[in-house]
Amino acid sequence: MTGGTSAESRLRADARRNADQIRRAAIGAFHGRGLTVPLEEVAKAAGVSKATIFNRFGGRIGLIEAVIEEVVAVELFAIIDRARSIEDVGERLVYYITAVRDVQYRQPAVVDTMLETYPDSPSLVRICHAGGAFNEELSAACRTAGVLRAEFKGDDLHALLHDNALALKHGSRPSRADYDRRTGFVLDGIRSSPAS
Amino acid sequence: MTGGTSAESRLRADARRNADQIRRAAIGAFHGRGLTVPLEEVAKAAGVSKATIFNRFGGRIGLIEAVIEEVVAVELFAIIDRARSIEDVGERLVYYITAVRDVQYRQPAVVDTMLETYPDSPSLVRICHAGGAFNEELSAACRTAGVLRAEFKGDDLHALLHDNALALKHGSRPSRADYDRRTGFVLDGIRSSPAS
DNA sequence: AATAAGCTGACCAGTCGAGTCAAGTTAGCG
DNA sequence: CGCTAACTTGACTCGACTGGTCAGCTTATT
Repeated sequence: MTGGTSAESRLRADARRNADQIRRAAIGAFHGRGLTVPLEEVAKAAGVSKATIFNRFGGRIGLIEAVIEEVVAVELFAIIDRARSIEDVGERLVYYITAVRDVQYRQPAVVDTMLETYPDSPSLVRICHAGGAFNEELSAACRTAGVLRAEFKGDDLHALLHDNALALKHGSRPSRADYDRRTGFVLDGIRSSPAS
Repeated sequence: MTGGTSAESRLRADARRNADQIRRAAIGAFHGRGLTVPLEEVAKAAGVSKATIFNRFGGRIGLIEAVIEEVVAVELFAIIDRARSIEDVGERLVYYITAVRDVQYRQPAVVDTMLETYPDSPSLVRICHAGGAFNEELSAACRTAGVLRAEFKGDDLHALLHDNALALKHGSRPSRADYDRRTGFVLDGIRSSPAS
């Protein structure tokens, strides 16, 4: 195993170079335009033809698998870890919702991930599953601590983030200022006096 | 004008019958599946061929113009009128948001209307314009009365309803109970203690 | 220079629904 | 009744997309 004769190193030099360029281009394209960007465009950015992507990665799913870590997994798991480390439950909730909404705004790929656009990608499903689990965990903790209203169901947190993903995916993105202000409303509510 | 020799009555008997059936089918289909329902389906429900819809109404836009009143305009304007008649500004806001979210849930056609799916339809644009104007009016009144936080911008109310339309359009519709509960959260906020 | 790995342009495939038209059918009038 | 203009329609084109494939050419490697 010292020589590292993995599938990767069996490739001819030019093939490996192309694979690298494709990966890099995919990361850029996924970041900028989401996981649904036409493969043609990724190929163009990588300076190869679409067919080469199929040769190297077998298609979109394979390509996603190859780069999803850098594109969304790292950032998403960092948010979850960071949230877990926050003692105060209220603060934890605020941080989590704020951070997730922030990354949703900045990275279309995160939106596609959360919408489960490609259920055939194991990595993607794994990430969704992990996110969903944390949603449950967090809302349970919040309810127990009295930070959330009693009626708040576990699904509600997920629905909140999911609906925002849909709005970002299919709507026109608001200015950053508007978006952040609305994040505040989601957290604090729009009524100045939260009667009853 | 007594004879009523409108474009309608110049039609041959069978053509008028078909036009009626198409109108009725369109109302049903628009109600159930939104304004984007394939014309083929409307035709089938009306017992005619798609081409007949083009003969009678010139296409989707013409068909929408012909039935939009019954499908969404009446209900939407009724909500606005009803809201205007409510003295208490706070109640007015609650009623309006609740009623709009309710009709969005029940009628996909309202969602399509609010999303301006067909900007070439004058009637549709008119309805949107009226809705937008009332949104402005209402949120201004609420802010003045202190019912809404000072930072709440006129656009925010519109965005709130618009995003919900997107979620209903592209997502899976939640159970009625979940949906109504969340309507409550939108109004009251998710934090039990609305600290700053 | 032999050879197999690799690359690519051009192509097919499948989806979806709008819109059109030649040809057949029928209402309505004389 | 029978003629004609109005009407209907099945079958078609069109177009926009994107995923996926392959024969044939190019090039790394020994």
